[in-house]
Amino acid sequence: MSQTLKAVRGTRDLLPPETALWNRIETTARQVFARYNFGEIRTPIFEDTSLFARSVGEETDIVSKEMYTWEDRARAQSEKPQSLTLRPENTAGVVRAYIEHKLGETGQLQKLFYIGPQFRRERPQKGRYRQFWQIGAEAIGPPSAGSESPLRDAEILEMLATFLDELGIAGWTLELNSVGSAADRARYNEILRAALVPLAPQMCVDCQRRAVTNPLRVLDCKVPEDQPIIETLPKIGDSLGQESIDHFAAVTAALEAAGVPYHLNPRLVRGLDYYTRTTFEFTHGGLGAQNALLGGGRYDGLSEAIGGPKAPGIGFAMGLDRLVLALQAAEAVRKDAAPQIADAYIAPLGEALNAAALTLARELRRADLHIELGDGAFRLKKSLEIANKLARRIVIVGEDEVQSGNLTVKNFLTGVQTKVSRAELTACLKKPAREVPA
RNA sequence: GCGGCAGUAGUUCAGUGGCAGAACGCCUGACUGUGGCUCAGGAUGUCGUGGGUUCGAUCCCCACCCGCCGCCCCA
Repeated sequence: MSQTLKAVRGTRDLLPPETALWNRIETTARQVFARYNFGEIRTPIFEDTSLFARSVGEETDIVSKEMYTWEDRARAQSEKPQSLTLRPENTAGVVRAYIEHKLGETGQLQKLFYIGPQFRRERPQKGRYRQFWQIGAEAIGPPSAGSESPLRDAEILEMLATFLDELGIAGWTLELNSVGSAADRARYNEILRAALVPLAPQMCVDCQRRAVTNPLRVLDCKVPEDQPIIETLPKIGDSLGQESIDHFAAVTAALEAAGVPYHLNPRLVRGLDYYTRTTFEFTHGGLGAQNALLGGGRYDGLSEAIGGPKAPGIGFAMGLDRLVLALQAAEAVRKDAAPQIADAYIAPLGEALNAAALTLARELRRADLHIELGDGAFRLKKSLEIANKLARRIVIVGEDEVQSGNLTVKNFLTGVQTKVSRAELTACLKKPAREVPA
């Protein structure tokens, strides 16, 4: 095994039949998003490193230790070397494209979705890979286009609830919070830091460190002994300015009116620096430690942070790998797990009839039938054994059939065998195998 | 990045310091143009990789690789 090449750590091959499930999820996303009038965007898989440093945040774990970054060397006098990075998420790329193509000049709210691989150098685990797939969407635009409206937040959350329901993922929970404006957050950070000064020495070593470096992270601590202390800490909700409070109240009111259940989680703080005001996660049991199916939030200052115009927005990213796991855990997908069954298996009897069999297969496939083509070198017995596994019917192409123009068709479900003229063959194969004798 | 558990046939897994195993799947035949059920037979493989201990290692020891669980973080 040492000499054979393997997929590198944290990456994997997706094979049938599982890929059918991936396709179903992507198709459902495209259908649901289309109803909300989102259009697809595809951005490059690598970007200038500084894009992520300035958006996601220099001090976040993602940027400080998880990115695949390399120095792209100059290949000509006219080129300059440049630090490039495989994208660890897609929001930064979308906003960069929004700025670069001056989409704000349209005056319209831009509603964009993407599907693609992302890269983070984390320790692999179930539901956590170094190349992983995200489906995400962003609603971004100038304030005059309504990009700051709480209705946009509620609409996106409602869309996500609809998507998960239509996909058949039962038992999701929407965790919702507001982290306030950038100013609210800075104020809260100082309040928290001050409150932690007398408390931190009683907490776990990680919290003692966080209390100094990043007080917000203390709220994420999972050590049981620390929980009572965390309960006593000031809540971010108490540090929000009136504008943020009103905005969040409008989001929750719209969700309640629409009947989208949510769970307020004042301790939900997300690990990307660009989030402001509304933040959320949809979680699912049965995913182990990686229980977040998707996450997102508002990023009202992101465009300006990377040199663009004022362009508030809100978006999310779903972990496609985790949606697959959640669906499999729900066992809602036995159908997709079954191998594909063709409408018919064509069995030429003898290699001399291979060409005739291909001709017939071409005709039937152009009539939109799913056809498995056998091989004249197989004995009929072997053809039947294979056909029984792969197809609903077998069409035998032997000397007799070619001369008479009547093909032998056998229905594996009923076991009935008949002769069918070439003219009637397509119609015959399109009939459900269960309902007719042959 | 830290702590822990595992790696044996295509798959799921037994097993032992002395010839490498089961089930399912696969192949051949009984049956020259008739499958499923049955019966008879067959092949599964560098026992993750490299080193060490030993007369002898798939087994014991070390390192590495990879996966999984927890932490961290996140989707």
